[in-house]
Amino acid sequence: MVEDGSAATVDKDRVTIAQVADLAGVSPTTVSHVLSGKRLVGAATKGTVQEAIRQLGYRPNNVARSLRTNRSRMVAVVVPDITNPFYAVLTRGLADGVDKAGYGAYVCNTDGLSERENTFLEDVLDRGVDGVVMASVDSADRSSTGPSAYGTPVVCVGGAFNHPQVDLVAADDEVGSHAATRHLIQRGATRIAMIQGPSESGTARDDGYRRALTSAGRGCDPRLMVRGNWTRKGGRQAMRRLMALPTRPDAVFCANDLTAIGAIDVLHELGLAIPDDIALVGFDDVDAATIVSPPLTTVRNPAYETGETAGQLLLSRMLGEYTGAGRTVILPCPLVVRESA
Amino acid sequence: MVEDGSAATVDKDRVTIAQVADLAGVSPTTVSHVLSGKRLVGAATKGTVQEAIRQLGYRPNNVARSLRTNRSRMVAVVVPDITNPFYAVLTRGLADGVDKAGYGAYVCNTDGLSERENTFLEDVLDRGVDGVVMASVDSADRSSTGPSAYGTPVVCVGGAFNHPQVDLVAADDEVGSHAATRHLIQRGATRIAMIQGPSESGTARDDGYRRALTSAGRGCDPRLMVRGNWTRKGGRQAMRRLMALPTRPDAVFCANDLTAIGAIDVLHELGLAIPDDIALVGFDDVDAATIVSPPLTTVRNPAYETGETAGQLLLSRMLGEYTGAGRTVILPCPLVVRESA
DNA sequence: CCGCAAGTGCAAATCGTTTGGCACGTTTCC
DNA sequence: GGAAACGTGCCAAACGATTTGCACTTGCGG
Repeated sequence: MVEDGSAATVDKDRVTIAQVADLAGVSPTTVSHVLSGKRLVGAATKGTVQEAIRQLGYRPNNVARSLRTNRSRMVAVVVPDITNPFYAVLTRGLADGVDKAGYGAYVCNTDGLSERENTFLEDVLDRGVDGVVMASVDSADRSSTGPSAYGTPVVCVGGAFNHPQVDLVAADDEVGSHAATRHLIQRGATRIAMIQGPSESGTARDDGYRRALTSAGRGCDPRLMVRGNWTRKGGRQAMRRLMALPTRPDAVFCANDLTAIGAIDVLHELGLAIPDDIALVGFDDVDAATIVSPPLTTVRNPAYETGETAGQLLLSRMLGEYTGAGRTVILPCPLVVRESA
Repeated sequence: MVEDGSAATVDKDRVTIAQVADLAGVSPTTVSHVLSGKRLVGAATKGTVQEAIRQLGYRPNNVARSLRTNRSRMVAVVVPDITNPFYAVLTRGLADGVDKAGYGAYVCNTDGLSERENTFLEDVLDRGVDGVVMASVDSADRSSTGPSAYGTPVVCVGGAFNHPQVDLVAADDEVGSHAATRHLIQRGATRIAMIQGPSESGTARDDGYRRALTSAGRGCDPRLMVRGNWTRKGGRQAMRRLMALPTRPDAVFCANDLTAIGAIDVLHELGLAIPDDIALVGFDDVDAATIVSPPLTTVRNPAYETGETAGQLLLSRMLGEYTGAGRTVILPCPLVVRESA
């Protein structure tokens, strides 16, 4: 199996369908048909053609194919930053989800800049991708810039995309936060604080926290709600403010894990025990949640599944199985209990 | 600026160069020339054409362009798993590196399976990418399967790729390990152990450790070298073996950070102080290195720069600026001193 | 006044596929 | 025996750009 294939392959020129046709003594049409199976081909001819293909090591040129068929079997995923584990995992889920159907993934990092976002969107449409998943939406009403222009399906992750035809997949932050807070309540915490995200975003997590408190018959003390900014440092600052209160909380729900890790930092500084003095719950279940000590109880943000179902929604549209109004799928966020609460 | 562009764009059909030519009253050739600037075009005609382009919202079809020019302005990066922070960062570096030149990145996850590796390699070549970076090589001699077949440039990351024309970029593990070990020596450690990787790989890190020891006039005790498997759990097991020794080491160099984190786990269990009882150095400088306590002294593995220079090597070949034998660039791995040593 | 070069535009070939329509031969069925 | 149906193959027209070669003006020097 070493003889012909590699040696015969010249470095520069790919073999075309015409050459195969010549060698097999048939027309390119016929070769195409044995390849695609779209039309009957006699057993004998089919054999000859396949032999010719094997012998020449023919591989169809996908660019030409895309031009003709107007489908590239590529999807684009535009994310703020592939370096962020959440988006990396999401991308992996998407890639796995569409891989079975023979689709590949093209990634774009926007750094959250809506300008780059638009640039990339245009770029990938020009490149002829069959679908795009936008995980980098700044909620700007994009209905004007034509999201699914050219009829390319778009599914949006997390944010809202104001367009009748785009699907949306998001995590159920509200329910997850509710579960986290309720868990703290059931553990016997009496003063449960929350370190929120910045004011523009993440209100669903706030809502879950509030609902858990009120449905347990407790009010929610505004002094126990302070803002972070999703970062570890922000978590530290917020936690310090909380600990400076006349009466300290005995549990803190943090809007994400990084924030919680910041909170852990100051608890360690202060020599307080987790969860005995203060219990802690995070959100996202990043890798670091198991590395920190004590291991962080948190809410799992289903990044992989998000990417995977985004892929499925996309596929159903790309294959023409579904052509309707935008669908919305909400994924559950299970609480994962470790040692911090 | 809301009037024409979006409203005129029908959802299904893109506008072609021919339509622009019609509207401007010129030939497609001329439109192409004003776009590419490859030939002089009279100022007046140029104006008319540009106006027509603007008015129709024309965007060139990249697939057609690729077919004709045989360049797609896409590179592929094939990695074991984009979920692994190292490869995520590497990918980001690559994407940033080629972005300036208008190239985009297509990613493939092989899970380290050389079968998938080959499948993807063929797939991306069929897709007509202009270059590929392989970060997932199992050292198998691939010269037979034609790495840079079809004349597509390939650059390889980390592993070795036995082909005269492929470039290689790798981190200087040996020097990094040497620096790490020397740092432990200078701190006054007398019995310095190492938790290695599994036997098949990573010998450069072992070498650096050994060289530091011998060049400091010390022998290296084989009992102080135990094997892990790159994981946290493996690190724990290896560390336990080390601590069961009749005379314990007073410092441990771990072949990667995860291993070091495992080592930290058992030190905490044993109630030993880091670095006072035992000093610890890792390798890679993953995010978790700053999260663990105490913050881990480690050797930075320059993932981003690796991807970026891989991109540059690729670019120089894709643009035809370089066409020669395979180049090799080795990137330094600086020691980053934190608190664990 | 001829010739040559530079400036400007277009027609047509090309890239490598897919696919609708036609043609021909063979059955099958009234 | 003729019509309808099918099986099998090829021709040629797309797909949407780029690029080669040619044609026609001008301007200018000799």
